[in-house]
Amino acid sequence: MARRTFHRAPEAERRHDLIEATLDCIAEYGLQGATVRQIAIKAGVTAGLIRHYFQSKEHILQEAYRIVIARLTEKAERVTGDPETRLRDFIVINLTEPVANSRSLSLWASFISRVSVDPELAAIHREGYLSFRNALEGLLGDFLAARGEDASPERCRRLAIAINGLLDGLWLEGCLAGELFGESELVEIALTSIETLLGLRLRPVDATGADH
Amino acid sequence: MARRTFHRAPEAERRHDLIEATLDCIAEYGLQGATVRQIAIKAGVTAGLIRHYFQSKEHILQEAYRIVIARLTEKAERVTGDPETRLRDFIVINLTEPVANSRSLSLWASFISRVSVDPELAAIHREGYLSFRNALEGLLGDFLAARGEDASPERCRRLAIAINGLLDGLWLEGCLAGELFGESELVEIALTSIETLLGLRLRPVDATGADH
DNA sequence: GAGCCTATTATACGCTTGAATAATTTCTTA
DNA sequence: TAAGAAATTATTCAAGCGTATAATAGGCTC
Repeated sequence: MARRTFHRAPEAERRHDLIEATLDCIAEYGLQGATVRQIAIKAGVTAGLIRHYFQSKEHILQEAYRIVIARLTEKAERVTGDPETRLRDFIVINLTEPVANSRSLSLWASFISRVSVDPELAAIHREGYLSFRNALEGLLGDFLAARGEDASPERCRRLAIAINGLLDGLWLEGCLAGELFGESELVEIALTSIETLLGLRLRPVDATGADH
Repeated sequence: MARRTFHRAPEAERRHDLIEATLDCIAEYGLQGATVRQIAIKAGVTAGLIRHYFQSKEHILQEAYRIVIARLTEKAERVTGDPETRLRDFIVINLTEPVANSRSLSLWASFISRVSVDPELAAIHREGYLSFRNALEGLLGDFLAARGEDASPERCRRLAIAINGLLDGLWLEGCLAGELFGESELVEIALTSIETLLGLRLRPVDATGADH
């Protein structure tokens, strides 16, 4: 009875592949469909290997959630340039691919639904949320200061909460029913709404592509 | 071997109890914890009875989702009074108990995570979402018209999308981390943000309680 | 190219799952 | 109060679950 052939992968690579397979399963079949066996099939290995790399199924899910949060936030937190550019890019990034798509939402919702059940997931979530909102608060403070407007912590906090909510909500709408909106309708709505909330206009986007 | 005694309940009541038990299970243990047996225990019956009332587990979940959406939207859609009161109440209702709490979020997220897996759930979701946004669009139109402002469909649509997003996002923040905010901080932020977006002030709330 | 380490496969175990069916008990109605 | 309908319980089943352990083979080192 011929055993299947295989190749030994470096630990980091194999762990990465297993987590990726986990995310694929969740996105495709939901958390219930992310069984050890299904994940193994997706990753092209046998089920036992998962236990060789992860202490339990809980652990691979926690690792997977960390990756999901990182992907949802890392791009937006790496914006560069002057305060206005950084703020605008932050907004746009959060409402366009690859952050905004139905797969992201499926993954996010799957884990969020377990936040109240698994304290470890709750901790991972809280950390990601606060870091995201702090990043936004920083961007707002810099932008307001650069424009010579009131940038008191009080005001920045309230604006960050509101704008964070707005972005979250629009992200949600776009992910859940993107086809109900025009090409970049949500981005435009977000930009003009945030301009209104800040009481300031952003420069029109540079359409020459010079900043890419 | 004495069988357990039982009482025959009217169909509507029994179905209601079973769905309620289902929601309890989901909120408490997540979708994975909502097994036929666990639901039966919660409802104080045996597992077989569930299949007597619901064709399959999928079906009871779909019914349960309908109830969840109804509870999230029915209160807000029943606001009465003049346009301004209706709009304000709509905002407040969506950001306070019982619409905004961690149980609601757990339930909502659990089902949302399956929307991309189960087409029937997707249909239920879309219907609820559109009806909610249309209700908001109507309220905005009435309010703007009453104030003699531009209430064109174009403008109402964009405002409804933005404000719907804002409400969704703040609801989410409040449900997920209510303790990070002051007593009615989110409601206040929502009200002032929406005032800013509309370019209009709402009357200060009647604190005499006369409208209760 | 022989030998060893361990990543990987293979197999097995005990439980839980959703579902199907059979056996009973409740309650209505005549 | 007897009978019948059907709501409910009890039991069973096959499939799938996470986990544990034993067997194997890939690939490095010497």
